[in-house]
Amino acid sequence: MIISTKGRYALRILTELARRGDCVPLKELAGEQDVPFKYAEAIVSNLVKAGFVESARGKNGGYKLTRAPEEYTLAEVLRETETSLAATDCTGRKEAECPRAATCPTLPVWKALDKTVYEFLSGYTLVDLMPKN
Amino acid sequence: MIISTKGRYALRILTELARRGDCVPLKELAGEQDVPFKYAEAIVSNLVKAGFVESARGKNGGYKLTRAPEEYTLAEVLRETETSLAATDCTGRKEAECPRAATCPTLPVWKALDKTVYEFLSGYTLVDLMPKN
DNA sequence: GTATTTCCTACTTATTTTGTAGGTATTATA
DNA sequence: TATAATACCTACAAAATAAGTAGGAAATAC
Repeated sequence: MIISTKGRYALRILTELARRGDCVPLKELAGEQDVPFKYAEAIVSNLVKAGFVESARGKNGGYKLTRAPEEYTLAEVLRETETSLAATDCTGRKEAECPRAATCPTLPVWKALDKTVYEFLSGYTLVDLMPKN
Repeated sequence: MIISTKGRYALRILTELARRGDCVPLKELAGEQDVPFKYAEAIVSNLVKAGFVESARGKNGGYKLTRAPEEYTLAEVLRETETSLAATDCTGRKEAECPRAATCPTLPVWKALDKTVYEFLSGYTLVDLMPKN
């Protein structure tokens, strides 16, 4: 599985923020989008660190996007929120470890696959995920 | 991770069979390709069931390909050996379960991604994985 | 009849994903 | 200034999946 709930929840939360526009507390975001609140906290924390959203603390606080919705590609968001977008360990977490890497005839295929996926995901933005009516 | 060791080991074993041509006992295949023997047994069992290799039991037994190496696409092999090739649970194991499916704006994106990946993997065969010298 | 091999079922371990618990710091507002 | 609502932080726990093992039964060449 390339794309886990973590990344998909992140997209849901961002999409909801795009729909609402103003500052929204996490409680509402998580509720609206069926994301477990405590899990959502961890996810949004990443989004803040990555600069995708900004937060306001205290009463009336919440989150809002830092850019226009069409400026968030899925590739960019998922790269930050997923543990790894790589199709194999060979090009992901264990890339450095494999003793076969230098001569492996399959490695170039995985690299090309990763590139294909990344380019595919770069072709969509949050706008493409917003309900149309 | 779309492609786990299970699928990659399967490809290694098939590639080795392609290289050797004749009937090869698993002990040699697994040894040559650094695949744990007992794990290899489980994997080859799938390959037999899928019709990719045929087996001969008893002394001097082993496995051999049922077709020419260029007739095995990676897509085909990985579809049989991986638990799921889908990029998300939404289009894989839990496809039927999701209550959002009917209206989910993201689902078509995952479907298109799966298609992209599948077509990519259909563009390679065992021959592309064989060492050139 | 013996050595070698595939085949079969069940179990175990390691890793990753998914989520929870419990609290601290900050801020608007009454 | 007290209160309620909120973000932020660290650590833990549960569930699911991937990866690998164990032990033997059945077949076959020699």
